[in-house]
Amino acid sequence: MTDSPTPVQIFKCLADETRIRLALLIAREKELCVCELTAALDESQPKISRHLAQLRSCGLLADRRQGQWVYYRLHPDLPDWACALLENLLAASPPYFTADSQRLDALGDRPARSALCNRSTPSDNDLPPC
Amino acid sequence: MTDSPTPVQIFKCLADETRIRLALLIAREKELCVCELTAALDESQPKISRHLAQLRSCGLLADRRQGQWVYYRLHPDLPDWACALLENLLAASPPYFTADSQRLDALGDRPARSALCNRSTPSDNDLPPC
DNA sequence: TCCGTATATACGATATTGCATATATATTGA
DNA sequence: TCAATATATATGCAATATCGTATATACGGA
Repeated sequence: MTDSPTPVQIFKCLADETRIRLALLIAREKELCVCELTAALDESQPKISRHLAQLRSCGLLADRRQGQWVYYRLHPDLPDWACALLENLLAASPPYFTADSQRLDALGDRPARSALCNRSTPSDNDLPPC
Repeated sequence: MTDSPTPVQIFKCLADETRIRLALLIAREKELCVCELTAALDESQPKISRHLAQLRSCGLLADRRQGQWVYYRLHPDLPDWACALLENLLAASPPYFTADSQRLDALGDRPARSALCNRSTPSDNDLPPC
């Protein structure tokens, strides 16, 4: 998967509620590690990991390992229309997104990440979307 | 399916190239009948009909019968984010869309439709998207 | 090197999806 | 009422997707 993902690939990836929830949380937070996502969605770790792998292999997400943790972010080469799609969906704020966000915000002792994406509050977010 | 379609439903519908092709052509043309779509996509009639039924039952398309023909259009209650999605995808103009459009434009003697959507050329389109 | 935490993958079961072919229904005109 | 055209649905099969559980791998610290 070196090329930019096709519309069908993107839609297949998002045709599952778990993966939509992951993508929306990551779109809002810019970068999250697997354990944060597992807690926010309140699902089993293998299930989260499997869906993340799918989002990564279709080109929607990129990952990086920092020490013990693996952080996922939107893929930098995501096509414009796909970025816009996630933005619009975030704005529409489907029900599960609210619940997931609250669980995420309630987490204590989240692992620190590199300076680039470190920020005090989850909503303190002034970077461009992708 | 009386409620507005959920994101998962929309994405499942669009997670198939045939259905993307149908949705994009209809988004551009506002209204097309099954025989026009069958010719434009160059696929079997049952295949087109089945996918149209799926798009309709998820709330993405609406249909009306006019005489012998059944016309499909974007569902008037489609959520804003879904309309924007189709607009953006149209703008990105994936490869198959160009070919389908050309086959459609090359069709002779297309059935006339009601005044609302009748127009001289396919690109003569100044109505709001949804 | 051993342990604990974090993450990824393998496996088998079940469910869903897409297709081709055949057939049914609806409308129009003779 | 019959034939022709347009559209929809049924059936059986192959392919794919999802899940839970179990297990493997990677990293950091003692």
